[in-house]
Amino acid sequence: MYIPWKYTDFQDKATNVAQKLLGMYLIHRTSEVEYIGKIVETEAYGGSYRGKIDDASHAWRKRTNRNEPMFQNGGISYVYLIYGMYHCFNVVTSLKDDAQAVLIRAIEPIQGKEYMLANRKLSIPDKRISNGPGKLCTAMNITIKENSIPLWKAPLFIATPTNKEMIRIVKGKRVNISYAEKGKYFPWRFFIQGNPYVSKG
DNA sequence: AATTAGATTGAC
DNA sequence: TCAATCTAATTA
Repeated sequence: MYIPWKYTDFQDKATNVAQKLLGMYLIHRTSEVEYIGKIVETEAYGGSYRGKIDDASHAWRKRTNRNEPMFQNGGISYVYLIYGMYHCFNVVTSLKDDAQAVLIRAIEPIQGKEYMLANRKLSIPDKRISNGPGKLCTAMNITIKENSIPLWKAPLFIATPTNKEMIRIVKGKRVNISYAEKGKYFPWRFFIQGNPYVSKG
């Protein structure tokens, strides 16, 4: 069982929401199945850290067609295609015109595992099914069609599991942003300590 | 109009 | 270590 997040739950700094999202459910209802993944790894983007602008954020320089969802009120999705082949799913946070978002980097499959396995073209169920931002999108069938839609109601939403257990949060530097001279040092990656589905990073 | 590079992944 | 694959963003 789970309780969907409210509209206002998303309207906070990305660094806060990124940590609140750990242990929460990401749910995608399709005509075939209801996918549920427990969020185990996140990264915050946008805003600033110790007076330094996050130059790793897509919204750093300017507002463009692609990053437009990041400038909207928190609570919608921001999905984009990376390297021409993979999708990345973000939760937009904060308020309108303050571009902040949380990249979901890994989930632990809770429901719809057989479908996830098929989507990933794997035969053996192990952590490789969803231990990366592109992998979880493939597993849960999240594509550009799910870009810029509300995340507090079906078909794609965040929910608090009623049986949520205690977790220990580990913080570190974000992955694959070495081009960002300032941002690469920000400790804005968060994951659940000991969870096997966390990406290699 | 042409070029560049990317919030990744999987194969070698 | 490196190719796949393609589009948004940048440069001319």
